Amino acid sequence: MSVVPTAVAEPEEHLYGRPDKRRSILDAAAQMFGELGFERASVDAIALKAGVSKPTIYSHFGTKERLFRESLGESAARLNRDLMAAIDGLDVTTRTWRAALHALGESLVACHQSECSQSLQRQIVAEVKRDPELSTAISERASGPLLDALATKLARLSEAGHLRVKDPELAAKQLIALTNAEMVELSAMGTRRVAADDARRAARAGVDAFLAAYAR
Amino acid sequence: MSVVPTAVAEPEEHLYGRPDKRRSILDAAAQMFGELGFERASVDAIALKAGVSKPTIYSHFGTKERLFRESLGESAARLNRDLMAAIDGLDVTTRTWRAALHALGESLVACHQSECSQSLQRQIVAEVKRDPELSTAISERASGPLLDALATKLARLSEAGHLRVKDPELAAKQLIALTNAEMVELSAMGTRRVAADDARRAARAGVDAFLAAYAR
Amino acid sequence: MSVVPTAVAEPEEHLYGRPDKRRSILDAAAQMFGELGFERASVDAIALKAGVSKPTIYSHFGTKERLFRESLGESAARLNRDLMAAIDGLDVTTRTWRAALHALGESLVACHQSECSQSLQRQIVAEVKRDPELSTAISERASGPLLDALATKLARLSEAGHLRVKDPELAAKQLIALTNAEMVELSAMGTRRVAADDARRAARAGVDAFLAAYAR
Amino acid sequence: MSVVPTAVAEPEEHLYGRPDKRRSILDAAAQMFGELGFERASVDAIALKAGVSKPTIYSHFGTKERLFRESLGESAARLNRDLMAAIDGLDVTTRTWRAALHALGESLVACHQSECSQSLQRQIVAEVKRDPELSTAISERASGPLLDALATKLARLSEAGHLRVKDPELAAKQLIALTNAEMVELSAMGTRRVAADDARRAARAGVDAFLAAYAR
DNA sequence: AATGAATGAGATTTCATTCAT
DNA sequence: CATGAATGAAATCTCATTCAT
Repeated sequence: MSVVPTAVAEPEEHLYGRPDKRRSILDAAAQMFGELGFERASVDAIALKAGVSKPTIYSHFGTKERLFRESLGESAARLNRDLMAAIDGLDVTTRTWRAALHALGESLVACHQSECSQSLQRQIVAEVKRDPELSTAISERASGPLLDALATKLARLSEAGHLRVKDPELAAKQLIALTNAEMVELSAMGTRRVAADDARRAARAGVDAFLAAYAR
Repeated sequence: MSVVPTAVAEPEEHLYGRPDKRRSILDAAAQMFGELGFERASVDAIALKAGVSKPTIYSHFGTKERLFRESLGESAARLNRDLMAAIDGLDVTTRTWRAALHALGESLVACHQSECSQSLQRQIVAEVKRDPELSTAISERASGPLLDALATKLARLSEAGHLRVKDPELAAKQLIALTNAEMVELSAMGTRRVAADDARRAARAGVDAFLAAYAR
Repeated sequence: MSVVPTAVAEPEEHLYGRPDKRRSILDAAAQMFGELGFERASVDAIALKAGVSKPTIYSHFGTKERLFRESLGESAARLNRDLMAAIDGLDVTTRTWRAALHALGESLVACHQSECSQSLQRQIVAEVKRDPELSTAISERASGPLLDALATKLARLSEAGHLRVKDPELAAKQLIALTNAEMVELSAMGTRRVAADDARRAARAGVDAFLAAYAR
Repeated sequence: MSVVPTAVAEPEEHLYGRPDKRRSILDAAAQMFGELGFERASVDAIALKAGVSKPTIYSHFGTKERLFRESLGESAARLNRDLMAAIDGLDVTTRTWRAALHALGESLVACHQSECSQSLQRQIVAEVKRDPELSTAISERASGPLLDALATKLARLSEAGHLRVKDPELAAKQLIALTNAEMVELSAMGTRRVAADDARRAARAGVDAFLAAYAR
């Protein structure tokens, strides 16, 4: 769950031509772009942090823009993995489905509050006007699958007679919106770290509202 | 209601030193910052669009950063004015309070989708990490008052026996979250213009969910 | 006749905003481009030699390419002035027209061997493939007028019964070609300075051949 | 006669270390240098076009500069071969020597207008100031032999009583100068392709002038 | 002999900011 | 008060060249 995973130890050590320079570049880029944004993160600084030379970056990625996109893509994939794991964990068959839904809400909020997600959001919102394709790329890779999976789960709960959901995708969006409803203020727009307890409470409040609206 | 009002003709003509230069600078800044973001909007370009020279900008605002903040402040004030007008319009005393709440939802969504609001959001999210004070400044001037006013209205509705709201501020946040739940996707993160009909439908769906959760 | 004229003393001294920076930039550019060619002459070096900062160059000329073109234009104008002066000096009315033609030949060769002309030629030949417009620009400003003027003179000499010239423009081209016939080798393609005596002799040999072909 | 002959199929196949890589490198270099000049032609691009890797180029030629020189040397040799063939074809013994001289003039002009010759000229003029040895190298390999051979032929014609030539080498230079007198303008400094007819006419005009000056 | 990967040095260009008028 | 002109600093990107394999 670390934002910038240290390069995993490779089994066989190459002394030269190490293709894991790509990894260290992407890690450095994720960190710098995440902290400073596309414009203020200089390729020089990324190279320095990655421990490679500038031309190495350019030979690998061709353009600062492309490096940015690949970096975002990785972050989105990582975020998506976390989110999907959370959703997959939702057991809709047991009688404790309410507790499970609360747990899911907490997980979703935790994911959204992760540094990875926050910086991803910052970067996308900041650059989406310059490159609108970013929006589609990300929603295809992260928000889309998340919503689909969540909608499916809610449909199951509905079929099981627990919820009364006519439009599962809408309900999914509302569930996410509700769990995050308090987080913008609590985190001061992603500026402040939110205490785990507060996050949990906010998540529960959101799920409660959702249940109030949809539980049979 | 135009986002960037053209400088109105001034009644008294000065030969020079017209204090409305400040206005045209702020207008130009709002437009450029809104389109390009803080980094990519160059002071040169703002000066050109404002029809003044660069040093004039610096003598008025001292720093690009300060100009940015003032520009954001203005946008926030303008947005707040619109939002408050919408909320003030909510009549909680009549029997048609449900329709009024639906209308309010629609207004809120419309405000949030306005170019002014969208670009404000973009700018803040993009720069808030560099200057966390932005967050407080904006929430004090725009989101805060909005939430207060909305919470007050909801409390009234609760007192009047229409809703069952224990925590009005939480409910206010949830109402806003619900009305916007579908907008992120519909507008492709603010990239696409959303048809007025779609926006209205999305707003109603949000208000409906809110009522399902809170209506007595 | 100096390639890089020192900035002429201006009558009124401005202490600041001296527009003669343009002059010193152009002078430095002419020298650097002349010595090193377009690619190897760096804007840094030109700025240093001109005693200005790099951005000053860019604010004056916008682009290295444009600076190059303006520099070439000036050199061409200067060369043209010299060449025209030489041709204007040809008196076709006197009985000593042969001597005058020899003198003209010498002047033309001297002009062509001037550092200004040599470096102009180098630069144009080197860059004309990248920017074919250079060719037309220069022939319109330098070679064209020269040929016209020379052709006119030869036509006069023909009318006066001294020469038998059917196509004056062709004859003009041939006269120039003949006077320069030996110079390519003598100057080792512009690498070596040619002794004034050798240049004069070569010029006379060319004019002699011209007279052998065209004198009545 | 193609300027850049495609590498001919090699008779003996080595698994690697094929010595015809040198050929393909030289061919690619000739083309790139000819089109872009020394500076703008990157070793990367040459390696790509040659279908080899950069280090291969360096192991063969050591330096971009040396590759350039070898490339020029080859072009000069090729040009010289063509020119000498043209001159060797001049039969000074027949009574049709005038026609033969006209034909020779046409051949010379054709050679000079060949892409090979034009790009050679461009490259030398562009780089001769940086490396003056280029001048001697080329005149030894191309212009020098050409002039010698041509001078010898003219001397023969003089001995045969057809011409009155005192200084055969001077006459040779003048003949070449005269045949090319119109080509600079016609070809717009090597920018434009000249129609074969125009080239022929220009060549004849030059030879005519030569004959007017030197024919007995 | 040949190569994929890496790099130090340097290219052009832009920007926020400040003088002197 | 407003400005044209100037600049230090830094941005992205390219290139000739060299290792280690």
